[in-house]
Amino acid sequence: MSNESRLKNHINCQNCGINQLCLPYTLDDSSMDKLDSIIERKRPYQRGETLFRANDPLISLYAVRSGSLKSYMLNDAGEMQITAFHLPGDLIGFSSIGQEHYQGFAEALETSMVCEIPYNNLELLSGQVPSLRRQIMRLMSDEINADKRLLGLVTSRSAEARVATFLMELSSRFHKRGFSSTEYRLSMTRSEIGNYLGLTVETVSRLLGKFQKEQLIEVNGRFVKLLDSSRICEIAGLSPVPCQLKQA
Amino acid sequence: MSNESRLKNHINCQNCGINQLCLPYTLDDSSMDKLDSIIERKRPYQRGETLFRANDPLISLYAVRSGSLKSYMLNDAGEMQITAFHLPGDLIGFSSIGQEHYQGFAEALETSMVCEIPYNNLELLSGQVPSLRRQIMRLMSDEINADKRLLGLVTSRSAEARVATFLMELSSRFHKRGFSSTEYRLSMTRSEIGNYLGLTVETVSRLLGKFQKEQLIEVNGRFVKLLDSSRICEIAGLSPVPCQLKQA
DNA sequence: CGTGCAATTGACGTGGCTCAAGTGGTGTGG
DNA sequence: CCACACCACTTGAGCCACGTCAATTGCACG
Repeated sequence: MSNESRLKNHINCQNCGINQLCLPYTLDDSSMDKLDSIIERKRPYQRGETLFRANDPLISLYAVRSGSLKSYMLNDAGEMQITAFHLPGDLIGFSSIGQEHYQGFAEALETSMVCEIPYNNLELLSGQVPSLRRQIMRLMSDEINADKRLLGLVTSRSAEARVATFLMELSSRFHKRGFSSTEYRLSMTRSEIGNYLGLTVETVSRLLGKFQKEQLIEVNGRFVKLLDSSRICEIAGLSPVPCQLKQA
Repeated sequence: MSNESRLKNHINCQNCGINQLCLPYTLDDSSMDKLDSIIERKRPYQRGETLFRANDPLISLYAVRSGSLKSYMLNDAGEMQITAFHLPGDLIGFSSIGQEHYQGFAEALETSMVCEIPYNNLELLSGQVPSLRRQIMRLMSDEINADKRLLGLVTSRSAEARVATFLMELSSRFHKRGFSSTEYRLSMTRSEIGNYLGLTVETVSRLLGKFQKEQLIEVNGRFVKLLDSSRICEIAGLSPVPCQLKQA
């Protein structure tokens, strides 16, 4: 079955370009086949479509294959709080495992492909494949870590530092995925960036404008080009280029 | 060995009052004994002592037995960012599993007893005991969840709402542990509360004063008594008493 | 009884929010 | 193919919640 599918050039973990960022990392061929066999890959999701909604029963975790998505929660007042932007290789749904129901929403920011991983099957498989179990723990740990760093960012840094950090974080994440670290397209709106960083649209817009005026970046709508990463790192409060962003 | 220790009234998971909040939850007797056998329980930590520091190699996770601790990280500018206050039953160190080095610091806020759980042993044991594996995942998931909720709090709620939420969160956590939910002692300073919530000491102090003047609470140094929980929930932006704080 | 940190309180300044108006790009229907 | 509607985004003006700075008090510990 796995040979068959590989011969047919089917999508699978073995031939997935970002498998070393994802669940299959460190798995041997036979374990990867087992994992493959429980994963479902469906039609793409279009911008605005949700993978799941808060309080839906937890069925699957999702791994991003292409495109990008946002995770968010609604507070008691019904306001959205974006908690993450997901790029290829990212896993979605860890925050819901403890409760058996999804704790928030996941929504495509653009046309995106995801791998659906039925949680019960993954749970069983992780009991048989120690390296899979360890990788799940690593990924969850990294997410905890990233959340805590983000927390530090929004509680104590200026708007300017937050936006600069955001730009560098994206840069670093694109780089890890084999894309340019200096030129990329934002799949999220200014308003979504602001929501994520605890700022208003206006502030985000003004700061991007300011960075452009200072020749640190070039912005054209959703397209961003970093001209002076070193300076941006400084503003972000990070050690200068190559500024080590410690995160998942 | 386990019978022996239980007969001798040694400290162990079986007789631990908060084991249902902790790792042993759902473990059968024999599994709990296995867990017990890898756990080390040492002398108490005094206020200001650290369990571990950032970049130390990851040796153990810690479970709080009594007392309380804070977790924090230092950003590149060397400023402290408190990411959690830990009460009995809480596990400490999940954010470091992915990196094999501790990602931050854990420090006692008062004289505290902790159970030290060597990570390599726990990892192995979790491969043999499915219910332990699941409980670890649940606890990690709950931590992710709590972090994301905290993020929502600091990015979008007023100082007043943050302090009110903090008071209710503590109330709920004390209640779960069998303590009074309306009267408790803060083991952290105003400054630590402010750091955690993204506020200054002065703001925290003023708001506690304001709540007192409005007869919502009674504050006396570190002692707090909630007089009108319902109103505090409202200010926190939560549905009124018993206000369901969704968190770990 | 003195030293030092925690907490309170007041006066003042400001970074980022609010409100408002205007621009630009994109998809849609006539 | 154009006109219109709808957003996303930008830009400006004004304001206010919270931070900053400073002085004082309270309290724990040696």
